[in-house]
Amino acid sequence: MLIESLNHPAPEALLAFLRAHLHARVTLHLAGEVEVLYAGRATSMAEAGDRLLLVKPDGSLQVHGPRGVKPVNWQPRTDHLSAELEGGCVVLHAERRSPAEVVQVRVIGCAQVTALNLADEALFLLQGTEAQMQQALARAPHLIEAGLTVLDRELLVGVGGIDLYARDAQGRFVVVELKRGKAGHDAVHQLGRYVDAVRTQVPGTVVRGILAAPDITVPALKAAQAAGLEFVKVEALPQVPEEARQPSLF
Amino acid sequence: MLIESLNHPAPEALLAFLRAHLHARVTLHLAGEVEVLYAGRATSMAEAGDRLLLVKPDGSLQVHGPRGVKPVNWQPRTDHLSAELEGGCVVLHAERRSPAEVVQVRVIGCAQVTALNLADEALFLLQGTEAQMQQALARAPHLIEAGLTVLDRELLVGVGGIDLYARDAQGRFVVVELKRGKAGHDAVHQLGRYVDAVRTQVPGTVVRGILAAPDITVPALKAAQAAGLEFVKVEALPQVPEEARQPSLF
DNA sequence: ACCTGGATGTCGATG
DNA sequence: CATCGACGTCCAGGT
Repeated sequence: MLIESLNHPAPEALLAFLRAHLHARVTLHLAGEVEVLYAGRATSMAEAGDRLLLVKPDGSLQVHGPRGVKPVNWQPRTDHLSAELEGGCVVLHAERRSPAEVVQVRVIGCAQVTALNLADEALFLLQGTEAQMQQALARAPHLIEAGLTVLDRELLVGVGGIDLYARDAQGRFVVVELKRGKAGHDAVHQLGRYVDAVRTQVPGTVVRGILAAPDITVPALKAAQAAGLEFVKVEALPQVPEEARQPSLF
Repeated sequence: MLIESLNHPAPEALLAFLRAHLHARVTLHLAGEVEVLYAGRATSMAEAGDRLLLVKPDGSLQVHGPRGVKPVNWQPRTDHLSAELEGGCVVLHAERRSPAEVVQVRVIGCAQVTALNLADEALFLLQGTEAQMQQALARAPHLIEAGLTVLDRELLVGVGGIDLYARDAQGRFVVVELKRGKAGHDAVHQLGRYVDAVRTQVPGTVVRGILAAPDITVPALKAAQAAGLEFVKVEALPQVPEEARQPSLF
């Protein structure tokens, strides 16, 4: 997994290292003093400072400072990636089109550079996504309301899709908007938009709107009530039945 | 800047290394085979695989795979961070409250671990933010429309704030919503919401709504026209005057 | 290529 | 602490 690593390489050695590994399906890690220029949707300039640079096989690049999960500068997946010597410093160019953007990393000094082989992605399971919530509620719509019958999922109406389209016990149409976390008033407006769209497409019918989420902000709840929309509390993570909780599994 | 680095340390050596540096205002970088569990707003499990682990002085942690800017697993800023030996493997625990979340990283094998001192953040300048756009347009509202007078910025109305509140040449009130990038129909609805709020608060007056952005999606433009709202194209990055473009600067 | 919406979004500001 | 909105959001998926 560890392919090669250099401590305090001279610019020429660093350039050779980068040239050797940049396009070799390899992940690069570089710690050093670095200056970053970015131009694209916006423009940024980061003065020289100690940073941590990461370059992945897909050409994505990120420059990390001492704080936070977010990089100081980044480039999501480049169409072109190259390293040159400019004025005695190694400079990395990372470009992409659409949107047209450039990130330029000037390496003033390199403390350590490492080439790694990160193997193909191992199995990754995520639970609690909105898609899973939608599937679970489509199978058990009574968790939203007794007597609910799901007609459709991801029903396209105008532009954008209705999470769940259903009919209630009285035969009225119901538009359900799901949120995996606390719903804000943006969710209320999204729901209102879908309800309006359905009312427009099917004139003369009663259409209910239900916002289903584990929680809702106070202003959002007020907005929902004002707009004649309903909020129903549902759990994001499906409850494990009591009999299935075998202590032996832990 | 480079404090210490180990290649292929045994679990005990790795544990000692982590214990020595974890709470020392130091940035840690670890490459190795790793298994990650996450539980919090959602739940995830990543089987053992070659990954790159980053731990920053603020307690933030991220585990990177071979693709993309986004980590496979992460934790934004922990309240508690610790390393233990469990079953012959070093295990990192990263917890935070609010939201209550845990990330657990089991290090099956470590190829390289490095402790770095990332100095305090250097100067960072970002241009082209919405805030800067707002400031520029507040000073030069004619870029939106001739005869416009800005009354207020970030005017609070109900929920959320109006980017620019103005009066046009005919004395009508104008609500301006800014977007630094291409505006979608969410921007249209946000503007519509603000316009409605103003009309409610000041009944009987004519209120115009202008969406000012460098671009707009086709559906958003249609939605704006249908809602009686206007779109005005403005540049996100302030245009540099011709006389200021000195080739010598490049 | 454009557009939409989700996300463990993250992050900072503000009441 | 809750809420809200920007972000170079990133990213996958659909048309």
